[in-house]
Amino acid sequence: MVRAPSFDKNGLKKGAWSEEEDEKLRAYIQRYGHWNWRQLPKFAGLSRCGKSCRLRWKNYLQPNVKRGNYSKQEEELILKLHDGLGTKWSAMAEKLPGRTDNEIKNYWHSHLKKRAELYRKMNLASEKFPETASENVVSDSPSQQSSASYQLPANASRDESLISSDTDCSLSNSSETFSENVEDFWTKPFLVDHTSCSQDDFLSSLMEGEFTSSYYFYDGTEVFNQRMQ
DNA sequence: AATAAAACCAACCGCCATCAA
DNA sequence: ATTGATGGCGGTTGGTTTTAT
Repeated sequence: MVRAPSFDKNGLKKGAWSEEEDEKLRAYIQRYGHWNWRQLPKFAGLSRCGKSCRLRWKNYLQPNVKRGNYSKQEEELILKLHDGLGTKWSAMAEKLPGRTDNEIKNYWHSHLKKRAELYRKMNLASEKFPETASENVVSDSPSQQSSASYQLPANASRDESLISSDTDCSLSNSSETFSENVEDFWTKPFLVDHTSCSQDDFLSSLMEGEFTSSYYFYDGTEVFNQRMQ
């Protein structure tokens, strides 16, 4: 999964980091901080370029870096942020404590991009065949119906490969599992349920007020109005 | 069991902004 | 005003693992 170690023309090591290198970098930064990335490897006894050290620290060694197991709320927030910010991964990372820009970017490309594209296709199909789409609206209440603009068209295949195996794990702050939600995913409108988002106050607060416009799907469909700060 | 394809993600690369000299 | 050093960002690559055939 990681690049095999090699050396560039300047004798600097590239590729996967060893535990020994990690320990050197961690120990140095914890003691002296990162005052100059370019100079740091020299003083830390590493045959790496400064950029490589910075990236390793930022994305892997830095304390409080969360790894894997994205919660539903985090996924929804990334989708929402991507809609508003585009590919400003570092800006997104600021809104997701413990997540790095690189990790968010990877997660987007490997998990969420396909889902977002699927939603977009569904919305386009709904516009093209509104009568078909309306037949498929599953709504428990009039208010939900009015706010839910996405629905799976009848002719859409249930390509469950679009749901990654990674997300099939238990949600970090919830007893419900993603597999339990797969059916909901395909039978209910894609809608953020604000009333049930009590697991993570921080993310909830972001979901409820930190943005400056409404949340739209890719075709411009407004999903819900969001007061942003 | 073997092989191919897809998924995943750590790490690299190049560009740009900022700042000090 | 210019130039070089540095940090940071986003796009992309490449190798491993997993899944499908």
